[in-house]
Amino acid sequence: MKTTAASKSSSRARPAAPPTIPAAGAKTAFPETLLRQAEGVRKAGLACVKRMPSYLQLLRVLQAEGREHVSGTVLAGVHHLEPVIVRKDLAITGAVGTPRIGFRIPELITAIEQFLGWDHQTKAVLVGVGNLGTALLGYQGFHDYGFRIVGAFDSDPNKVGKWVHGRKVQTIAQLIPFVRRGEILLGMLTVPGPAAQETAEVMVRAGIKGIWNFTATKLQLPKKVVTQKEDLAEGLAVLSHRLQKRPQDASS
Amino acid sequence: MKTTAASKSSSRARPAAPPTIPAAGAKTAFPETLLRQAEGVRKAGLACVKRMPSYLQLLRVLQAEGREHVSGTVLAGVHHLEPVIVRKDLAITGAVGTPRIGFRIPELITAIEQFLGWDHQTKAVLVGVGNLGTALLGYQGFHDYGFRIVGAFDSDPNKVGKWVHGRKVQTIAQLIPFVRRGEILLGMLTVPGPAAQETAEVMVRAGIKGIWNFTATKLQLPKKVVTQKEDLAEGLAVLSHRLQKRPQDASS
DNA sequence: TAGATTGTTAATCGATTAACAATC
DNA sequence: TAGATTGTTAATCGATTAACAATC
Repeated sequence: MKTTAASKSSSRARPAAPPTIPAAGAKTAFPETLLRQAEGVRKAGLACVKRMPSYLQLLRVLQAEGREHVSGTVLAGVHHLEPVIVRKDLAITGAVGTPRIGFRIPELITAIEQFLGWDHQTKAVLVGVGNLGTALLGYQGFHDYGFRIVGAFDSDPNKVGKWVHGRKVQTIAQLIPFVRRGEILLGMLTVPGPAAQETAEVMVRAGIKGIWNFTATKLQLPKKVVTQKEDLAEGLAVLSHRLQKRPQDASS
Repeated sequence: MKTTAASKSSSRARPAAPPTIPAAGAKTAFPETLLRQAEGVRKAGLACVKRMPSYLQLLRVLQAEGREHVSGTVLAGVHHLEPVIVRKDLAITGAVGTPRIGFRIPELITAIEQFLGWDHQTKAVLVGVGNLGTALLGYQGFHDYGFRIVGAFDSDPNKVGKWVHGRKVQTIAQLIPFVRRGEILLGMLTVPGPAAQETAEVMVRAGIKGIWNFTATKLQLPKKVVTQKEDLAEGLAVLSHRLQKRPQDASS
């Protein structure tokens, strides 16, 4: 994606605050629009996307405390980040701040939520009601992200029919009609390793567009399906390796 | 860490296979040793460390199948990585391969285990026996990494004394003597957010050197304590964001 | 030998950091 | 106004990719 030349065309123009018409004194012929986002030039890196939820979490706490504004500097301090990182991250969401004052918290929350697609409820199914699946079904934190597990499935007849954290466990055969009827896009895969590939294929056939893969298996799926692997071993490896050589930086 | 000049001093010398004496025809005066690792020049990046467990997992499967050698190319293919990435990663562990043949699997496993500090059992305590804590106590996969949760702790009197996946839940007061007696270095933090900081401080006072932090709280601890944060929101953010724009690359 | 593979250097790409003008 | 903060460009740093000699 070669956007270098294009991105520099509007060199030092600063758009006005979001609800007003952009500054007329912009130095280029670049088609200005109301939303900074509409320029669509900045690209969100993976690291940036991963930081967004932590901003969101803190912003909600501040909002609950009745604060109206927050500066990027404050956000940075709490998270032990460089202020310029926060400024760049927030710029990507399209949020616009005010010098000396910072960002209005409600607008900033909305901007991040829209950026992540967390502005509307996301329904998901969970397949594999073992230890981990059960824990995820009981995890309250998903609520904050507009994420809701609406169905639980397992191949074990002993588990089918049982209620786990408010969901009745269904058979894998019931997965396809359930997903289609509910227009569910996301699936969490928490089956034992050997069953992972096969189960993921069923999920895709049902119409699942994104799989959150909690197994150690590398899935082979059509490219159009987005998969995200969650692997505890990665974190443990980093921890072990850092513990082994020298405990110096602390990035909890 | 400026090692650029130094690292290039031994330009194109290739050490011989590990059990033999290094090639006498090395082109520089660099002090050759039996172990490539002893040069200590290459630096392990975070991305590299995170990939190690997946190599290890696959190597164990291959070993169980009775295979003796594996090429970096094969490892790369399975994990959808570029072969050169695998070669560089393996080089960092000090493993030495043979052209046309690849790496001997037992030696490679040992090299990676030593690199990660997974060659000996690591004992850990878990504090916070909620949904997630319970799931982690029941997770069988840690065994493969030489990782063993030897104690479970909770502040809730209703939980104390109960047995969860083979461990009797103890009070927080019992944590300090338990950790000191067992010389335990690692702790898993799975308490509710508001209790995280306080609990972590108790763990540090007990002598814990590394904390695997499963809470959403950014911990403020002495620099000598290594912390590793495990945050589901990060993965969900990446998945949501990718799902929102365009489902193209699949990196399960 | 021929060709697959290792191990290394140089080039590219992406993310972070430094520096600074614009702004309120 | 003075000074903190925003938003941007340029420089640096780290990781990936390309290219290739050495090797079995």
